[in-house]
Amino acid sequence: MNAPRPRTRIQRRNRKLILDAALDVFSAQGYRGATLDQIAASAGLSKPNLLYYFDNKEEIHRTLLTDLLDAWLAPLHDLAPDGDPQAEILGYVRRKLQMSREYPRESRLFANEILQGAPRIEGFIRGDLKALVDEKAAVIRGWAAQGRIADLDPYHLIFSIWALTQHYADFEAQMRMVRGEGVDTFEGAESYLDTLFARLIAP
Amino acid sequence: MNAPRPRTRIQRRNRKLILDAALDVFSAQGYRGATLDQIAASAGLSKPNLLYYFDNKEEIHRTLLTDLLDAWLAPLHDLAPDGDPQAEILGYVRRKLQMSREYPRESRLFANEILQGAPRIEGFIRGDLKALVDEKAAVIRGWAAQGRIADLDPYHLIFSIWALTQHYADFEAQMRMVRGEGVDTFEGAESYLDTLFARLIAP
DNA sequence: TTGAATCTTGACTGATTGGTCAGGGCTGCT
DNA sequence: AGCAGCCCTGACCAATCAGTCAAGATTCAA
Repeated sequence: MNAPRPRTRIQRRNRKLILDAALDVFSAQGYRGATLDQIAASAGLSKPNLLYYFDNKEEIHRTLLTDLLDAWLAPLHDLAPDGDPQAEILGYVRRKLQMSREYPRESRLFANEILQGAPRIEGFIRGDLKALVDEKAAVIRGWAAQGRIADLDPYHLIFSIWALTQHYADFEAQMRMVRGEGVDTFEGAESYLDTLFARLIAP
Repeated sequence: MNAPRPRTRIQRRNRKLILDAALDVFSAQGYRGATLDQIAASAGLSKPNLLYYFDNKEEIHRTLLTDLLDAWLAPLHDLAPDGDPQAEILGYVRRKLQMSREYPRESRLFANEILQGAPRIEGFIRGDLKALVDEKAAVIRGWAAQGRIADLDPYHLIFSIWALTQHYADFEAQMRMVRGEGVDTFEGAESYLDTLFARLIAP
């Protein structure tokens, strides 16, 4: 649907360098806070060279977001209606927490976008994301109706999973400063969230 | 400790106008995304007039943050060591959720700051906030040791309260878009969080 | 080796931004 | 009314920013 994928290995290498540097800068400074000079310096390229590979600042940002959104749906997509409700929900929590641990910059990029009112991903949220959430909310409601899990509002349940798992990435700076420098902020997070959700959804 | 409070009623009125407009703009766009022209237009004043009341952009931002930080500590400060553990913790959750409902812009201003690595409030977090959290974590640990609540890591417990309550303010745009325009995003939140934390901390 | 395509850059531009300043207008006290 | 001090503004400046361009350097296939 977009421009054809890059052909030469120089293009592949440099586009990767640029996107990685841009992810650093955008996730830490927000869209308007980031500058092309920062991104170029961080990528080890000149600014005009940046603009040889991407038409403009927004295209870099859009590329990052688009790549991210696919990955964003995956964990919830994997929640299987015919699986064991407890295992499915706890599995979803673990996959989301895993994403926060492995891709904290992507999480912060997303958080920045939502904080600003989600101007660039409104279509995604109202479209694909809403459809998937509605679908899985119905699944969860079904489990509750069958008495296989506690009777909880499925939307609040899903939002609470997002809140808790993404918090470990998005507010990492705060957690690190409160806990002290030496502490791994993810230490104990998985077993804590396991306990929390196991107790919450137990019928 | 700062410049003496404004004297005339014109000063009081215009400083209030500016800070209110600035809170709108900073919380929605972040520090670098906000412009003095936007703030001035939103406040109904000229840009030079803005700078008659505040020395520069950063002073406006710092004033907002400083005012906010006092209010930020209050709910946790009210958690009483000699109260009933369940009532105290659920009360803290309710006070935090109430703050998200009443002051969503302040919550987003704070979230923006943390996302950027908390450069301007590092002192507050490492100082007053850390001290208060350490103090209350000890209280919670004591309750757990006495078997009055479940044996949970108190830091994860506190962070999960922050995550869940602030999520309703910070990610409101996403929730609104997923739920559909008509829905009040706070609908059902209090009883859901009541249930969640009651089940979590039950001994 | 050679030449065409690809890659890279210094020097630039126009727009936006935070901030200044000199002077004029307004307010409230006597 | 008159005036001192507070309030307000248009016009301006220097810095920063996204983006352009012409020309040189590099790569790679033949």
